[in-house]
Amino acid sequence: MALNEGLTIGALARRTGLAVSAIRYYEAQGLIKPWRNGGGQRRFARADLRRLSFVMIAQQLGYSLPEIRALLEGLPQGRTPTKTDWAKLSAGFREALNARIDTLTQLRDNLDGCIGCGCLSLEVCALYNPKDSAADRGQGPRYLMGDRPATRAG
Amino acid sequence: MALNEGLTIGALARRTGLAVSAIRYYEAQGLIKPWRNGGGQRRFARADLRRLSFVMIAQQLGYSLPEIRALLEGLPQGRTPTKTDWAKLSAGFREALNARIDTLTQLRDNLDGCIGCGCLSLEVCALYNPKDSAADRGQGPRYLMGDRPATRAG
DNA sequence: GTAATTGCTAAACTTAACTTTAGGTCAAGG
DNA sequence: CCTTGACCTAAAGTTAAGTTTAGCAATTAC
Repeated sequence: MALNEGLTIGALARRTGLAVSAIRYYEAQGLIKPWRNGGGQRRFARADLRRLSFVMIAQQLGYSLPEIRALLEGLPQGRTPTKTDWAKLSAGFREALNARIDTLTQLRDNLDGCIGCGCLSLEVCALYNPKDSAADRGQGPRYLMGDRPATRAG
Repeated sequence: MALNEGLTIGALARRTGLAVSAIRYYEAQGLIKPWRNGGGQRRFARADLRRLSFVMIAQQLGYSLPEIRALLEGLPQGRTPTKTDWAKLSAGFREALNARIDTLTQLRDNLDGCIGCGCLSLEVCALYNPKDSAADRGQGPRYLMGDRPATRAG
């Protein structure tokens, strides 16, 4: 086993915990760009471990694969990403993380508050809608939940 | 418009921000149980606003509709849920929220740490895998991410 | 050198969560 | 009364994110 020829898809799968088919799919979606060896098999850079880790985490945060692809395009194609490259990526990413954490924390606190206050409502409670433009238009739990659309497929 | 005959599906849709078709779908999945008026149209209890709010929030947390259905089955069918009913539901729910918040917070802190320490790795960094059973089996970012499986559809 | 493992492609299949369509029915306002 | 907008059902379509299958090639282990 030569030391400098990159990882096989199986090795990458074992290291990341992803299925081989998922890795091929990610390549098809443009998230990673392996090269091929003499026999036509994929070979992956060690940096791809990092890329895939990033993909998995970003997915947990609710990013779609095209979105993640766009994020990753901030990284250099040819050379191995430097510390600065990843730091840049992670910075914006930390923002998203923080936002998500804030939303969930607020949600939890509001949940506590409303159970405490006895109004029970996840919907029309004054604690949830302090500015109360109520009765105006559908305000549902959206107030609590950030602004992802309710409808998804389409 | 009679005052005591429940909400129409359109009214419910406006109040929750959901699509009418989504509400029908939720009924088909057993998440809500409207009754029918003389002409065969659905009529919804005001408590269903709360149920649907709950559904939407739980979805944001990553629960599937069958899971949510199971959660909602903790609520009484016939009578309007009391404060205690909802409190019971919300309690377990708050646990999930807290767990999620903890995971994300840890992730953020680790992200900060590794950018700071210069190892850059979202994968094999000592900060991430303090117990380091490394090279053992695929440990990827899973260590960071709680334990949701990497593969989804089946 | 040969068997077992791993990898390859293309295409079809899967699942969740809905939406859209088609062809009607019901209800509310003027 | 009659029209217009809300509702109805059933069935088919959609999207994302993969997985599975089939048939074949390259690698690795013995």
